[in-house]
Amino acid sequence: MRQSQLFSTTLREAPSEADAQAASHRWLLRAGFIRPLGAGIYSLLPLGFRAARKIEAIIRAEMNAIGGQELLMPVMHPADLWKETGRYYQIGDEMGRFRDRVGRDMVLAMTHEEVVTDLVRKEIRSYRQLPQLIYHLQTKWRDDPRPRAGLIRVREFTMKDSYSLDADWEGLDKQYRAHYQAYFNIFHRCGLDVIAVNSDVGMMGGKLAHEFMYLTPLGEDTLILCDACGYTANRQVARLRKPPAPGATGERGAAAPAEPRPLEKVATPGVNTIKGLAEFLNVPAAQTAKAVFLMATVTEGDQDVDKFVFAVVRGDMDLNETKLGNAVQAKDLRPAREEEIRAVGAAPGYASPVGLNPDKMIIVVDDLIPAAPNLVAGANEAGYHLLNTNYGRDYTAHLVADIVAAEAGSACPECGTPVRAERGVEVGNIFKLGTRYTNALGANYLDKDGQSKPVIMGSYGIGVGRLLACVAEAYNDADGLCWPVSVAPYQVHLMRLPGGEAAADDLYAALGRLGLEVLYDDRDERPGVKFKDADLLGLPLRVTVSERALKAGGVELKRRGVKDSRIVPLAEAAGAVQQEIKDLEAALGQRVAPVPYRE
RNA sequence: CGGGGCGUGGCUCAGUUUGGCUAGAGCACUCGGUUCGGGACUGAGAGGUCGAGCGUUCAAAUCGCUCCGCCCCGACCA
Repeated sequence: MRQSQLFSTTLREAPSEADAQAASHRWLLRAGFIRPLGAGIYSLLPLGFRAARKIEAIIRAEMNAIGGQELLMPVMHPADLWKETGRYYQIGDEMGRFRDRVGRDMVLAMTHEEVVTDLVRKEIRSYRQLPQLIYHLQTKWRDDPRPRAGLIRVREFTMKDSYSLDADWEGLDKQYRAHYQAYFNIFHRCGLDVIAVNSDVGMMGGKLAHEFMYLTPLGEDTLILCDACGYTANRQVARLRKPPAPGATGERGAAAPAEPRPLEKVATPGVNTIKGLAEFLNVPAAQTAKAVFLMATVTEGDQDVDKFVFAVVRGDMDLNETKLGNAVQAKDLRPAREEEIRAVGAAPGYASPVGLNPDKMIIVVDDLIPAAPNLVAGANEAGYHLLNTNYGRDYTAHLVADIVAAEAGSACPECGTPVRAERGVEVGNIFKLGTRYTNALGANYLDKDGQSKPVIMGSYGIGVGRLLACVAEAYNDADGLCWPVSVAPYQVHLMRLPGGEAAADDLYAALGRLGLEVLYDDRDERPGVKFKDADLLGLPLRVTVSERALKAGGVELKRRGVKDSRIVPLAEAAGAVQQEIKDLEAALGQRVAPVPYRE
């Protein structure tokens, strides 16, 4: 490709919209890979599109290698299908909805479980047709309330989503594990280091899920990592080994569990925080109970109702809303407003379930609470607390569940070692859906015994643009991008400088004959401009043909990001370039290796 | 959705507080000249409904109201 013909320009300054944002965003804009159209909506310019195509080719190769068959499903779906699975009602404004010309409800694809399952119920009759793996690369629309950081979080994006279809759970497990490894291969081939973490199933529903995370402070997810045993999880679902409460059975040095002591009401004027309470009464925060109030939208029968949720965790811990939401099977969860709290008889800052009417709410206590005797809790009266509240004696809950958040320093649920917390961007995920969709849509097959059974599904996604952005995030320096050869829009950046015109033209042709992908900077620009642009674009190998280089004995080869360059005789240049690219590819290939599966 | 910020040539911004000459600069772009290995210099140009609408005023980029868009923080988020 002759750069003089390239449809994009570099920017000397980053547009202000990229201020304070991700480095990947600034460089992709400046280097002319992407252009914004609206909030969270981007065009890929030729360079960006080529890089995305490279990623897609890697994805296709790895999907095909595990038996995937590519197809293509529509972006616009009749809403009826989404009504059948209920997600039409479960999902809020994030879903794009419109009507067609005759007034039929339509939706824009957020994902394709519904459509896949509809295909399955129409095509799959027999166990003999299973297992299957189908995938496509298709546009998704998710009307995210807050797009940010360039391509990292957008509203319209291309996603590879694959769907496994099996007759039994063993088959699902096999395909799930195949994806687990294939995903590592994909990311490694792109030069990106990721970790797999246990994750929440969220709106997908299902049984088990992993997310593939690129670790960066830019990430929006918090991950809990144990260096000792390798436990990894998204904070949303991270378990933790809970420390025993003071006075509880099993507390170190405690001869026997503390006996419940009588309730006692004490004045605690102006003390409405756990910290203040612990100081005021001179007890550890672990000896207190923290109350958190939320409004949950839950489905009762065929309608949604808002329920007041009274959550209780030990004072030294924080509530994990995802865990709580899952515990009460909430479609939606939001903090309760003060008037809603007062309406059930609780006093904000001084609340506990003691003495409240359990019919007005869902009381959920963390599973540590029943094992923690004599906690200080609110008296539901401003300025007063209760000493020695005991679960079971003074109040009970509708649910006892693990609802506290793991954080840095929490004990690992597997080995007890203090865990680390890191931020990460989710570049891929895999879900064991099970029969969530095939049941809802009646996608059944006949097994060997003639029994009708639902097909067992898995779904597996990778965001192409987000992956591109993460690679850009991982590979840039003060001068611009530094693409891994597998993702770079072109392998070679050939610079034609004064005195080297004829030789450069010849070399461009020769490299083309070798099948190399070359961006040929044939522009009539000053050398400084061309070098700056070359650094900005970040192609892995730069080849300079100039009077100076020719006088020095040939052409100059330089890897992006490496200071040193070397002169190669003109006659050997094409071969040397080819070898350099092979070397770069080989180095990247070293990254691809089996990764142990971790449930 | 809450809080904050911004909207002036393609890009970065000045001008808005205190209304008033013809709306400016740098970069980029076009043509010419000098340059030519790390974002040159110079001469001449082209390019703007000052986000939109309504209003106040003799007069609005500037003041008021309404709306729209974008960015940041939060809520949210396979």
